[in-house]
Amino acid sequence: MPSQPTATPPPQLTTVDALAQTAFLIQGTLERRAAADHGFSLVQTRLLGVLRDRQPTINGLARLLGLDKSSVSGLVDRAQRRGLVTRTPSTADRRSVLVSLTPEGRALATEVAGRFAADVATILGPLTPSERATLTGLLSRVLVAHAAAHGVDLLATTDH
Amino acid sequence: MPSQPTATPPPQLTTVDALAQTAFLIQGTLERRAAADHGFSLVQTRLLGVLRDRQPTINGLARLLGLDKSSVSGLVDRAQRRGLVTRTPSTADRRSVLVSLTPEGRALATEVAGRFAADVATILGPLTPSERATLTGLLSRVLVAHAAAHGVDLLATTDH
DNA sequence: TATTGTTATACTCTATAACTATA
DNA sequence: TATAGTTATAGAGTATAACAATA
Repeated sequence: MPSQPTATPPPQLTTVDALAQTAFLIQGTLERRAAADHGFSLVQTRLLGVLRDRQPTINGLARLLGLDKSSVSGLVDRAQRRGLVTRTPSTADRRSVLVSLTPEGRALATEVAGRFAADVATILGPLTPSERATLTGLLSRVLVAHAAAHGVDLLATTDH
Repeated sequence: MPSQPTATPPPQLTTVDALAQTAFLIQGTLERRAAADHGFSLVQTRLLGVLRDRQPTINGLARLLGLDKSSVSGLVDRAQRRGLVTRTPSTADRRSVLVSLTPEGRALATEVAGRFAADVATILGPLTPSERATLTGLLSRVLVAHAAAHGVDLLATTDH
């Protein structure tokens, strides 16, 4: 188990602990940002995020979010009730529905994204621009390699 | 909103996206590891994690986990029902109870921690040892600075 | 009076299983 | 037959408010 993200880190962090604590810090920051600004949960925020550049079906969303289709159905229900997303019947396959952002949903998603980016910038304040670039480069290589290794999962960008 | 962690990353990731996707990747890895091995949720896993070197009260746990005391009460209920933790009345303050791991809870926490560390090592495989050290150093500085800035929160290591 | 923990209540989130409409 | 989506159901997880016991 990684140590708690919130406890004062020891002088020497292991790589595992540093990554785990960073994960909790960043995800917690996104969660608090979305909740404080608009009362969004982390999952609702992820939903808005994936819909920014896609109009997937319920099944497509389930794959993108790693959830069961029934979970997504309820998730979309609640977002729809708040006026954030809409369901439109698919003309290609009359069993399917396409989920997309409403203008309000898009505006709020953009706002949360901007504020979150500012939060992250603050968190990274202690690093010089050069160090931030180094960090970004290292993480990018890890992410690219991981996506390639598990690429089977989610290349479904054009989903319907 | 950060891009999805699972989608194939673009050639050039922004710093915010790299951090957000890394956070989802690492936290998702821990969640899947704990669920696959023992059916633990992420929160239950965090609970076991903080109890590895503490015997806090319910209130102390609430501060450590960032939850309401009533949430922690239920959380401990469910862990206790599974034989992972115990409640013992505090002698110092008879309103309080001290939560601690059972031997079985400790064994499972240790096992999950070990497997998670192996998962992280695999994920970081693309980096050289030197690069991993650089990454750890940069993240540690960020975490230390953040803990110092918000240190008011949770230095409650000895909690009772 | 203030604090600790529990309980009642309500909501979100999640999965499984059963169902319908369509393919 | 198989797939897309919904619904019923059950459970974890969370917070707020009210409460009993203790400080």
